[in-house]
Amino acid sequence: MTLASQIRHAVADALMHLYPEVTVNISAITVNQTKPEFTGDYTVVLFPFLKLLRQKPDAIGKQLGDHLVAATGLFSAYEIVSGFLNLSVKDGFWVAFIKDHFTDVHYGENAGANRRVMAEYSSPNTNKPLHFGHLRNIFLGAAVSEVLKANGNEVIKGNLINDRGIHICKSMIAWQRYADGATPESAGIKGDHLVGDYYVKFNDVYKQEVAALVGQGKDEKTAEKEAPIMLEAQELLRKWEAGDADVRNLWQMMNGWVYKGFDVSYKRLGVSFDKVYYESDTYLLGKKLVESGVDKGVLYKKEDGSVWIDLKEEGLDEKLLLRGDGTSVYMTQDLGTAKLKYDDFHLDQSVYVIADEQNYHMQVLKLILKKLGEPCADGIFHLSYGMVELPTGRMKSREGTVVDADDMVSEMVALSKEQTEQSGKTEGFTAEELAQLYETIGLGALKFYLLRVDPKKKMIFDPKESIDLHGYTATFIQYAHARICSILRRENIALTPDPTQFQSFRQTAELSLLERKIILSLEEYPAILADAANEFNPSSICNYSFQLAQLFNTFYDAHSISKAESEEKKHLRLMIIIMTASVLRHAMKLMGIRLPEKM
RNA sequence: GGCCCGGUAGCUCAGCUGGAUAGAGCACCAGCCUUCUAAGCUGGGGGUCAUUGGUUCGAAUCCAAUCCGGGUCACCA
Repeated sequence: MTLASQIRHAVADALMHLYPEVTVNISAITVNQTKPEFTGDYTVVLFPFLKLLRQKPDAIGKQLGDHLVAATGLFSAYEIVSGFLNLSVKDGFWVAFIKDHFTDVHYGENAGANRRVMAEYSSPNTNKPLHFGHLRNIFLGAAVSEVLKANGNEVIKGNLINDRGIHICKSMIAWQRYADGATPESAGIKGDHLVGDYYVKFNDVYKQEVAALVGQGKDEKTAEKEAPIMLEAQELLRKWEAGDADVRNLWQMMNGWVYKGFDVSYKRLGVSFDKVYYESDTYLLGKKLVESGVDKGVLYKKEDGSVWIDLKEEGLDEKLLLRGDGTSVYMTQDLGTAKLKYDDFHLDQSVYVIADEQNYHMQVLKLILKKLGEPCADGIFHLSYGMVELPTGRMKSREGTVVDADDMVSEMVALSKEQTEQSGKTEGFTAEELAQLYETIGLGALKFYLLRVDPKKKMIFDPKESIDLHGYTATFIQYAHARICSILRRENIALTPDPTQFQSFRQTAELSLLERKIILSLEEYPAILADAANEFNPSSICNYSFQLAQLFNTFYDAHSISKAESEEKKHLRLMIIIMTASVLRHAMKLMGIRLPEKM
């Protein structure tokens, strides 16, 4: 149990003891960190008790303070300031805490959730390379997966690849027409980029053909429908659905190129998946589910054979589930895939990392499954995140305004190289070590940039401004970590020493304010981690890590460690920085961010 | 129009289960490297927490209305 909640319980016990005639709900007890301008570590707000106890805040505070000091042994002193009871925790508590935990590499992890969860993320289309928006999705999915694991869940990382449909046929037809047999090898570019180039080519040609038809006197709508390249793409889709061997071969070849390209990107990003689903395998699955829904009377058929669900009672609309010709729509295949995932893994929860433009779709998906009585319905959770926009608005791949993911990574790595060289800190590294370091810094900055904001909020990225390596960044945290490692190297102490290392440590000197504050901050890490899992929000971990690194930097500036005023202080501070580095490493690992020992 | 989400410093964002004088980073200004990594530290200026009303001892936080921005409401995915 964290100290804050220990205090909350202690206050509840104290009130029960002091005022047996009244009952105070534990949720009415507010325990906060004491504001820096006052003396103390934690503060109990006294106002909620005034009416209940019919006493003045000072009187309650005095009784409560005296009782807490005497009964718990946790506190050395208290102070009452205008309705707030500020408690000072005994140095002994902090010292015992740091001695107990400073070598625990799993510190902060919470056991007990014990659920099996699938997190689906990335989920790309196969007609173009990954872009900046995918990066937010991927980093968020990967980070949430790790955070859930650290809280005792079994997590299956899933990826549902949208490998079929008109979009890939567009790339296919443009390739057939204009590529002259070009392959990634012959063209010397990544497969996903090559296929994406033909998707762009398709749209260019399409625009020209529409314009030509309009020039011949057709109206816009008709021209859009009759443009030859569009008709050819649709013909390809029909042939694909019919299983035409040539079309399937072309499709397989081009998707193969894309997967190879994606694999290179994923590898560089440091992300992976445990289970990959392909829509070409799953897109027909929902039909049976829908038909059984008709039998049950949950769904209904119109005269033309199309199947619908009526969600007007739920405040929503009527929704189509099968077309008149019996083919599936997007929702149909998602119903099937949801059931498939559940049947494959017996999931307690199924998390979908999908942008907030699909909020309505996901709400309806869950609702339909519930109405169909499918057990997978309850576990469905839409982790809805805001989209990444440019200052000019949304990214549009057709208009070529997307920020490419591979380019972005390369730019960030180049930037970290430039700034490292500028700072003149490249000595003592081999060429490979430097290349590794630039990846660590560049990718770290990128991941942190995308993870540090609340997922729910949309974010605007200006490609003209490069992502900063100063201030609230991964670089800042990496730098604090490297500084700690530098001290430990000098002192010949391992990053994670043997737990017996400072066993004989005895505290006699009073802790400094910064020593207390940094230990207090370390003590709160498990609560932060639990909260991040409950909220599916990694940004709180970024926030916490930055604050901890910042606190360390202040600490580092104010206190010498190697040349501390006494051997006792030196040992205490070593334990503090060992644990600080360890917690930072743990937290950033969950974010997929590595911390270098030297930079 | 219905439903959903957002609006906090010049910019990017914390804080939102109600608690002390609303916090960071960037940018700007002024200091700090013969001492463990200055990618750092210290200090400064900068706010009608969109607006109005309500609940409360207490509201950026909760409720209502309004304004502004975005998303969505396809036999597209």
